Amino acid sequence: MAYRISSMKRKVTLKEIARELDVSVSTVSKALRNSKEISQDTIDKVQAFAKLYNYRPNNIAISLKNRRSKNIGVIVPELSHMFFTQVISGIENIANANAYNVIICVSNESFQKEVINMEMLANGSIDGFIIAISKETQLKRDFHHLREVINQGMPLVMFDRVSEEIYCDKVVVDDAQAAYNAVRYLISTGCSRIALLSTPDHVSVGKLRTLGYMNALQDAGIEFNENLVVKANSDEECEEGVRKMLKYRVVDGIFAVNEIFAVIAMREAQRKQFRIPDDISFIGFTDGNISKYANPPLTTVVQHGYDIGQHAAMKLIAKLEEQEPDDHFTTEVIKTSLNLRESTKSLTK
Amino acid sequence: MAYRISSMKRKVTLKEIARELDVSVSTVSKALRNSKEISQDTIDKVQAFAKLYNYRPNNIAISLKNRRSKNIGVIVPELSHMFFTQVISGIENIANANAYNVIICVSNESFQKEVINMEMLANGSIDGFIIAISKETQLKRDFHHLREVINQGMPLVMFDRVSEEIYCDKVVVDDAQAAYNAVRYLISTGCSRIALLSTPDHVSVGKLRTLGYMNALQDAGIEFNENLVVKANSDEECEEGVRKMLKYRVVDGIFAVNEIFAVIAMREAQRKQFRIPDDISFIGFTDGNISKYANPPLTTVVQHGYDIGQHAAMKLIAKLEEQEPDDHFTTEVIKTSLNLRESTKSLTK
DNA sequence: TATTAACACGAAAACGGTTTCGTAACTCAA
DNA sequence: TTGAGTTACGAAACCGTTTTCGTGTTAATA
Repeated sequence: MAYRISSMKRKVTLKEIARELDVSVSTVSKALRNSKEISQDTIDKVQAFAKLYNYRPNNIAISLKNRRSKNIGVIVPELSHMFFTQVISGIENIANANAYNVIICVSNESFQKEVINMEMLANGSIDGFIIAISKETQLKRDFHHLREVINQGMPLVMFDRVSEEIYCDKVVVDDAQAAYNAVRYLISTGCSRIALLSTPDHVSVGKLRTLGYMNALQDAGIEFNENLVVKANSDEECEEGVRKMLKYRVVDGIFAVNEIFAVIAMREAQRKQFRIPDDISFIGFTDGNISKYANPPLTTVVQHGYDIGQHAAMKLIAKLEEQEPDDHFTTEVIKTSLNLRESTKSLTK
Repeated sequence: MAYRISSMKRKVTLKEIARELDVSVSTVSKALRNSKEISQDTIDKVQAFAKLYNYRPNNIAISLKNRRSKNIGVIVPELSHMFFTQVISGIENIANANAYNVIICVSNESFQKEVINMEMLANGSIDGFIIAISKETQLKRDFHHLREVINQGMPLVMFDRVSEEIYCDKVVVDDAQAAYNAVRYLISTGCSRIALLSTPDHVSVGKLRTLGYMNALQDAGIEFNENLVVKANSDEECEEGVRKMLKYRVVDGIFAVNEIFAVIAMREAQRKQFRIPDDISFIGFTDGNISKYANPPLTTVVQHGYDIGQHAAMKLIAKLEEQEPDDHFTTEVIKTSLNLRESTKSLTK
């Protein structure tokens, strides 16, 4: 297809415009930026030519010159969780409004991939990081890669899964408080035998949500019963745990630390002919599609991922644009709320 | 915190290493790459120093020099669909294996954002595109941004939502065939009054899946009944349409062009006390979490997003690495399969 | 008419690398 | 002793920009 090849307008550079118009590269550059150093005649000529040939400055060259890329790197453990995609949307919103581009990388919950991704991005491709660390990283407690980029003077904002060991800006939800509120809500609708579906303790959010659960019980004068706690590593463990619990224990409310465990439990309850919410009420963490389209639709703790993303991006950009680096870091706590749907009863007057 | 600042090792460059070791920049560069032009002594000295100061070459500089970034740009309409995140995983898999980095951008189903994102990335940040165009772009049929990057000599691979107007490599699922198979399956399990839940016709995949539905009916000798078709733009329209249909028509099978419409329909059926799958069977397109965690779990058409991503990445990288650009483009059709779950009956012998 | 200021532009350095080419110093054989 | 061939390195160009500074030309002023 010689036609296509010959019709190809290869990307035009300043140098080519300069040669074609018989002026210097500097003149072209200035003319394009409407410098008052350049005569109106020349400006018009250059801009017309640039437009004709669809000139676009090369981002890479500009990044090199300015020593900043106007890119923000985002690293998330996975994309399949609605929460993370909401955070990404929030980040994009603020970033784009400030002329920043967002580069997303996925660690896949792997420490190794997290390190690789960070190293790849840290060498000039981005100006700062927004990251939620992987489960594996939380388990290993190895944060050298985070320390390294911070030491290089690159701003970093952590969200959701954070570490107190790292000194940087953070945006989190108050997991303990959110869980507390959810369980209190169950209690206020008349539940008293409330089960907890959780993950192993090394996942920071699992631990905190468990804490909130226990506090809520205590404040309501309900005794903690460890037979009503299921800790699961997988869907299957969760299903099995719930099955046994429903068989041997009386339960009238279930609080799950994520939406998947919640719908698994609902399914199990429905198999056993429990009515939802009349016999058992359910609340899950994370307001995603799974909850929204569950039957009945699941009441959830909404973490406002979009807001979290916005705040994280605002913090990062503030750090990026400040003149003299300051070493003052803050942790922002985003309030959660309950999205009441049909898996819970109404408040009893 | 003067301590932290003073402990900051700013990024070290070749020039600084050269100055420190009193050799030239070229020598340092060569030494780091084990050039045989350089004596072993010098190599050792330089590499030791580089390691000590944790030298990492600046990607931006290398990109500028090589005129290639080793980055692949991926543009998807949204991240909240499992299908797209699966595709992204597949792309990442192949890309990383070939030392390419993946930059993800989200068009949010907006033509405008799609154009902006493409222009942003096209100016040096990436070497090639993998894209599924937005609904709005499909509606407007305005593909100038795609044509532009192609004309600039940048390889582009389209997937899922493609356009015949654009001449490039493509990876698609055979939507019509997949729908055909799904509906034939419903028929083979004894369904004969099968409803279709679809989207407006301008969405290419909606049209094709509708076609497959009609062909399946025809081949089975079942007359097409337009009263059994619901075309919806939103969840609400879908719910309303299904409600009416179940009220006035006899239906024993429902095929939906996405998983959300399918679970909405299931919920509606359950409200009306239909048993699933005994009274009505359901199949949805897209094998995501919503289907997996529905109750009952939904039988779906699985599009093998991971495979699609892998193939798209392979095609793109092949184009990127070939010596002389060839203008031969292919369209690859990835086979779908059915993930049989509890929303459908078993095959009748 | 001589001096100065404004104007319009180009040369060159810089960002951080890679690579080509030139060359000083040394080794070795004739 | 001379010529050729190695060895080990540096200078410079280059990728595509931006920006500082210098300068020739013209216009305005004394």
